[in-house]
Amino acid sequence: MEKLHQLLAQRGYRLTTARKKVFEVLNTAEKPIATAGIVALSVGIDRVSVYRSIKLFSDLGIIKLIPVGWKRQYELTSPFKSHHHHILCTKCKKLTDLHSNDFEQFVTHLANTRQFTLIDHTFEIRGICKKCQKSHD
Amino acid sequence: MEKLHQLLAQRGYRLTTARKKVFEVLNTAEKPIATAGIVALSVGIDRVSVYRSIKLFSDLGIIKLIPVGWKRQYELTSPFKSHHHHILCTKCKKLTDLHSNDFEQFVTHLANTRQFTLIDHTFEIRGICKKCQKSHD
DNA sequence: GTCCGTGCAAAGCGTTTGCAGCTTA
DNA sequence: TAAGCTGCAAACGCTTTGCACGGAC
Repeated sequence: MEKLHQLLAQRGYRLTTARKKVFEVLNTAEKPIATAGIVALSVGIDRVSVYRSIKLFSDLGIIKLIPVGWKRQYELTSPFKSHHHHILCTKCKKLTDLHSNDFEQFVTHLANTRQFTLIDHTFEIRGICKKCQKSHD
Repeated sequence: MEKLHQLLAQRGYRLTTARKKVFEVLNTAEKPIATAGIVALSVGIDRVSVYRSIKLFSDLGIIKLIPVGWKRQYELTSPFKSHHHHILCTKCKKLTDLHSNDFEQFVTHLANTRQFTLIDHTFEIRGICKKCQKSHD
């Protein structure tokens, strides 16, 4: 929370009740969370202020947009959470974190060979998890 | 187009003017195209029918949703276009195709080691292309 | 005390739904 | 011919905008 205050202050933004609450919701959510979810959990804060906070955080690079299937979800980024991707089980809808240095290096390699300066990337796997493979539904 | 007819017919759907047009638009577009773009290019077809065609094609697996940045774009899939990903230059906004067997194998490997049965994956790189690195804007 | 940020209300947009008439197989 | 599909209009839900009051620094 102190880190958030710094980030906002050094860009001339204020730490307000709404922003605190939205940040807290994002920080508490262990998995990426959709806009509707953030709004629902930000009790006492107007939807409009939630939207504005999300937009600000996104502009400041505090949160990151993750396209999960056809929906937009958000998650805290580097200063708060480490970089990683996700595997989604399409049966039980569970989202699993995916950390892989090899993968990150591979992406760098791909960009390099195409003479691109890498800025960012998105990656998501969809599949069936071990547990769901066993169940016969 | 004949292939489309087959795919529709074998699932009990008809090949209509609207569907032909929407398919033609997608087939002509060399890059992924956003919903608004498909609507705009499907001259003579009502927006509603365009939306319904997109939904049907998507359900049938004829087109694929590609999250480009924060927007949703669509592109034809396997029977019509080969599987690949994209690199987006954030300066000139140009979208470049990215074919890499190594990458696909790596994804398979990632899923296997996590004991997931791979269904699908999304991947997009953002960076600065060679040309834009040189320009001093 | 000054601005910035919030909350309210309302507008805006993209997308979906209901229904009568037309088209495809 | 009969069911499916289209087009129109209207409903819908999410997101953005305008403006006056309230809170952060």
